[in-house]
Amino acid sequence: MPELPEVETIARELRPLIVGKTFRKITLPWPRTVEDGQKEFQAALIDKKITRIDRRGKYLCFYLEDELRLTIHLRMTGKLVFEPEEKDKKHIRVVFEFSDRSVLYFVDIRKFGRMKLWPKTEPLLPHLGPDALEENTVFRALVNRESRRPIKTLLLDQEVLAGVGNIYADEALFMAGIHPLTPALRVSKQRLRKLSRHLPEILKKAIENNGTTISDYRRTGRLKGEHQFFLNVYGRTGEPCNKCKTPVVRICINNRGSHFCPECQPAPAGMKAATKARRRKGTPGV
DNA sequence: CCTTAGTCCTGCATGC
DNA sequence: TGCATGCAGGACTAAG
Repeated sequence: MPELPEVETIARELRPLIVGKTFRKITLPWPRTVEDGQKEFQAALIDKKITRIDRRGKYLCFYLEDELRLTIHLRMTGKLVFEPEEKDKKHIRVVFEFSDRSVLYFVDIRKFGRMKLWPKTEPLLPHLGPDALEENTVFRALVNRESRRPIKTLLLDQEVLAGVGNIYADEALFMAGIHPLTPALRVSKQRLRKLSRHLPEILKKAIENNGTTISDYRRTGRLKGEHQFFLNVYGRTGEPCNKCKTPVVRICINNRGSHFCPECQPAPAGMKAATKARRRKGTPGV
């Protein structure tokens, strides 16, 4: 699923391909992809030129003429491609045709992806926290937050930090040696500092590797990312920890799979029973 | 303040 | 082979 590194990869690849192009025609095979009305969406975009492409958190931001902006969230299975594969064709949700007759397709198997227009009077993505790409930003976002919520829940909260999803939250907590269920206010300053160093480092490394392809994520040229070969815990349930060989454990936090090494990321005191319960609930049969 | 469960979705793995 | 079940999860919402 596209998180910050995957969306950044796509933004970088898309930029030289479509900045400067003008929308000629837009068709919506599945109109609910756009949060605005179908007619308004089409009318607003036609004949507008793309002046800039950016990313904020997990959102792609297209800046257009007349200070109009278009955000695209790929959610789990969304991708933007010029040459859809045969099996993609029944999942095409939006078709952008440009004035030079080139065509960009939004393909999204699970229909969770969303697009939204932002008129110039509206602040862009107001509920989004700062990008998790700098150590000091991450530290400031997490420290002095007197929350008893699990640290992993905070990392996934886009209002606290933008761009972190399930994969990189698990990976960063592993590198920092923090159990994902540790209440945020019980994580020491030293550990928070360590987490704040590792999280941006992991995200940047993943960008260098063009993102992580577990199943559906594809780059704009349909290529896979390569960061999946560098994961320490995500998706490695039962496999030996890369540091200590203890089998990686999977529990459920916020109805989401959480992977960690019980040896390198010890549970805080009084949390063993809760971990066991979540484990049963999260992975029946494993 | 917080957590939990439900919603949206389809492909795929599993079990009988 | 085929059919049913349940799981994956980002963001949002409602209920407790």
